[in-house]
Amino acid sequence: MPDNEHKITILDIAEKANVSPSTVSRVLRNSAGVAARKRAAVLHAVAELDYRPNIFAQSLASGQSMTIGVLTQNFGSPFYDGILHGILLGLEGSDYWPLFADGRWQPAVEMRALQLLLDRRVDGLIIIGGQISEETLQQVARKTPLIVAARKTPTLPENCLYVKNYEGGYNATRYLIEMGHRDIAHITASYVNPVAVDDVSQRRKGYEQAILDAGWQPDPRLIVEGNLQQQSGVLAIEMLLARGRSFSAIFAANDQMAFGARLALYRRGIRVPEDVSLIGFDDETFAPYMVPPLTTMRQPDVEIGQAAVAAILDMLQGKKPDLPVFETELVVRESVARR
Amino acid sequence: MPDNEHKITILDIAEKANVSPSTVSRVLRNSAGVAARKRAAVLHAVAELDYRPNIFAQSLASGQSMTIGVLTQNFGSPFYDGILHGILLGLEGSDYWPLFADGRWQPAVEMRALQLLLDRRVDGLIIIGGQISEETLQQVARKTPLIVAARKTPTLPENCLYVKNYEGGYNATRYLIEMGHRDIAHITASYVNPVAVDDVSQRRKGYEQAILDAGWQPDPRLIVEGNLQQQSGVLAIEMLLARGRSFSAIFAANDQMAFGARLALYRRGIRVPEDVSLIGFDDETFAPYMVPPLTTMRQPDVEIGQAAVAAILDMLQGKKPDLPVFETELVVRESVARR
DNA sequence: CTGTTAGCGCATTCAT
DNA sequence: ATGAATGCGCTAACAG
Repeated sequence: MPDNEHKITILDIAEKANVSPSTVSRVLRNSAGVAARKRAAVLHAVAELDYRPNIFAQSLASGQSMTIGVLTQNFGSPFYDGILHGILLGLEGSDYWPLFADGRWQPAVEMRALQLLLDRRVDGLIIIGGQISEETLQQVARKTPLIVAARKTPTLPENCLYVKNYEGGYNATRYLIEMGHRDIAHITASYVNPVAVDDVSQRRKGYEQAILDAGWQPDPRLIVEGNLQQQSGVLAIEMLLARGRSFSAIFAANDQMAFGARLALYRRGIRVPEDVSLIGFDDETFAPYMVPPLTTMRQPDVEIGQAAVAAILDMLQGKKPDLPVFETELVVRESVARR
Repeated sequence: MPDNEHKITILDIAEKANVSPSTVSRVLRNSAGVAARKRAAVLHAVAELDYRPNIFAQSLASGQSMTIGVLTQNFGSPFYDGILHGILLGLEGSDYWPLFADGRWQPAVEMRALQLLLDRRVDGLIIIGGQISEETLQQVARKTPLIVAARKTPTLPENCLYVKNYEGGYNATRYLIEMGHRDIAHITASYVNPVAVDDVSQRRKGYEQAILDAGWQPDPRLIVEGNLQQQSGVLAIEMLLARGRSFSAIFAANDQMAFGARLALYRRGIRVPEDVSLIGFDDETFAPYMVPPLTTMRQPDVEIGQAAVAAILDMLQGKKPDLPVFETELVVRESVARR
């Protein structure tokens, strides 16, 4: 295509189409009725000259940036990346462009990223997880359409998209029970960041309720604490075995720990799923690659991203967004056997 | 239109600091000497009023967007995400902001993404992989500082950052040889996208050369074709076994196929690494999670991203960038045993 | 060193 | 329905 040095502006095409610049602007933004003839002439000139609007001029004049800020916590983490992917999909064909920033789970970094996003005058903001105070979030929400995903924000029920972790924990446990298991161990966690800890404790509560609903009592000897890291899954198994309380299944609060558990069992010569069934949470990328492939609870990451975008776009149009609540989905693989 | 934010402009702070707007601009961009007193007054006013420059006005007036376009092919793929991560790291503290776009390995999507990035007036462009013609790339490079990463572009040697795949294949094979293996099978691929196919054929050449250098002849019966997908690794093993040519080690051109191979071996009751050693390529996220953990060749993704940014920033300053060539690194895990 | 004067390219009043 | 005029907020010549 023509890459002439001369930058062609709205004036060039106005001249070529024999109309005024404002008319050109009108047809380009579809902002007012324009005679069909002139409209055609303008569009023709636009195509002819390969005109590219200058978005800075547009933004400066209109006050809109046509961008959506996305504050994530962890580039490279499957769950968060899945949400990003959903956001990309949702934005497709919408004229808006995403601006990504990474808070890295560090409050200071996160605040700076937020500020930068705001400085870039994003028209809407999607914040995934993170630890920004609800007070700050409220301030932001007053000025800018905001969606907080993968985090429960009690004071911002209108801006919040989250996953039912309690039900996830319940269903995971319930599945094991239905497979004939009764002595079900649980690896949970508490010494992690506040957001994740809430999710994890919800999963644990679901676990306990499922046991209760089966007519049994949760046995504290079957519950061990990790820290969501793989290594803590290994230790959790050591602890469990040391306690001497037998079990035929394990529900780990996340896949990382489930993998650690699997390693520990392997070293002990305990077979999965013949001797012990194993279920994780998150459906991390590696879950299907484990031996045996891991049964786990999938969080609908992509769907969350898409819903977040849809909500933002609604808000930008003054409509009230609908905010689905997401459920986890059982992904059955070979790590669980009927007892 | 929730734009009732601070409407504080450079004029407000000029007034408050008793200087002219241009002086304010000067201290803000450090573009010319300003008397210490006035400078202090300006900075004070800026802090006092919590002034936020309007990026659009800046860009419109200066012609710079302070953004770097990043065209990737596959959000969610570990190698590409690693590069993105490196780009983020490299950009940190640089005043530039990344604009991401996803080409999804589809030429049409990719071209559109490129165009959008260009429309956004990015000051520099990093293209990761992809299939945009070198001719187009040359055109782009004439207008905008450009780095093409993870792809060899013969006609653009000054803009290209790539990984030594040949050496990677050589070293992987060499390692197996040093571990005492002699009958080494190779799973390669040819029916995939052109960029990847080049990488993969380089790996194969490295493999063959290593065999030659050991004083043996490459045996065509030991080479099978897959398509980089996991399933093709399974089939590859079936084919190999059907051929009846014995082997004690396998070098797969990527981890996906290595995993497929591992599954097939498992089903056949062939142990890894006791009966057959296995080595992959890429160090995908799941590699350490395999049983046994997979020995593989790591591509320095993060480093590539950082180098790309460094190069772009150099170019933006008129300096000639230095373009390191990247080597793969052997990651030793338990899937290879001495014979 | 510093203030004054023009734009940057477009959207959006106003008039007509 | 359409053209002329007026900024949007900032940078960069151009004088002093």
